[in-house]
Amino acid sequence: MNPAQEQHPKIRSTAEAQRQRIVAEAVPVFARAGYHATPVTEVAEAAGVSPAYVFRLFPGKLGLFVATVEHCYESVRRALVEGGESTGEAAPDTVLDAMSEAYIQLIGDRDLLMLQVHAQSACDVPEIRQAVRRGLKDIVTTVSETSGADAASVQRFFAYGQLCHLIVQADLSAVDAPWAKTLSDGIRHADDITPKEV
Amino acid sequence: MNPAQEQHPKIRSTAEAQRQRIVAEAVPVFARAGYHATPVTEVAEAAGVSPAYVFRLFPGKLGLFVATVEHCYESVRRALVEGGESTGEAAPDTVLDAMSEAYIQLIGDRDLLMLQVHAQSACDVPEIRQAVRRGLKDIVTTVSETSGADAASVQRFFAYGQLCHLIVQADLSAVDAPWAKTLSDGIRHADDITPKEV
DNA sequence: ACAGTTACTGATTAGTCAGTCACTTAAATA
DNA sequence: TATTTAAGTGACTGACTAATCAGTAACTGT
Repeated sequence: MNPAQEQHPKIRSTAEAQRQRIVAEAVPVFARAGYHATPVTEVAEAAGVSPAYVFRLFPGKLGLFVATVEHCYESVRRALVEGGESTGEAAPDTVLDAMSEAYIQLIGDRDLLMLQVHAQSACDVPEIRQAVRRGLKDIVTTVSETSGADAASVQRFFAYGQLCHLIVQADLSAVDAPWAKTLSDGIRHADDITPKEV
Repeated sequence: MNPAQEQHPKIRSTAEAQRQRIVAEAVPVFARAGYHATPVTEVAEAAGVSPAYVFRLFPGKLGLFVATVEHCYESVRRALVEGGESTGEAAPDTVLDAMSEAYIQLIGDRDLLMLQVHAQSACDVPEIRQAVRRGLKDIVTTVSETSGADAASVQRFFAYGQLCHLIVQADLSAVDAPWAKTLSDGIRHADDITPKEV
């Protein structure tokens, strides 16, 4: 039921344009509480359309979530490429460092990090697991090729990336204690304006 | 109506004993799909009691989950201590390596790893976030003190620990591709009997 | 002008699940 | 034995939510 729709860009909003818009709006919504804890209604509301229409545009909540996750991975990938290319033709480890820095910058708007985390933890749903694998595959490949670093360095890159996820999830920036500093040292981003919690 | 009882069906246990038993039974149940996607009924069924009784023993589903998460962190902590102490009085990095090995062993029964993951991703619920922080605090402290390693090494330990989580979540052992090997190299556990998926 | 297509919604349904309550049964104690 | 206390459950409810459908409004080509 999806014949050719890309010709000249129409002024009126097409179904495809709405799909993309809704997916973009869905990122922060799903990023808050994840797949299972986020009703489609919330996404619809954020996008300013009726829930019924979301179900018409996507094959169920699952389809919507998968599309959102794919969008998220693609955004992350682009951010990494940009960060890496900003160094020009440098040594592999230098490029990798620049990519790390780019990833740390993403902590700024937590959404992309959190959505990945939620996608990962919903991996018991086969479609989501496959989306996660596809996204990981793209990012691992991109990082490897763009940086030219060896496997061990790439692995280290992802290990510390996952550590970022933990720090964001538990909001360790808000914890003022030695153990929290141990985990987030060097990763902590500049915007530590968050009030202190216990 | 619940045949899953022990030898003497007459004897009753105390509420406290049941609480502990139910928490232990809850670990693998919550480990499958996480907090939001797991109905209390499933836990009750696994423990061989009625859902109503679970609600009587715990302050709501949230209380049950928090108790389960705490139990999980304590198990992990003990496993790490055991692994670390098996080296006797060795150099910090040696102890840390032994702990890493102990953690990798935990991949064997995925449950403890997955429950941590689900707890982390449910951190938008304040009570869960605080439980995660308490658990992390204990483990970071234990690892630091038991190994005597410096902060950077401890941070690295947790970074690769989080990488383990990703590997287990997406079940990368079942993926036979270069990018998957890059991520799981050296972490892959011996039991790679899982059939290959795409 | 009109017919046909496409965007979009209100109303509804069927199912799930957290939590409660009145109740039964078993042990402890007097 | 009688009374009290604690373990444990069936049967409900009220709230929520994924998904559907019949329909209306807006745009398009002819």
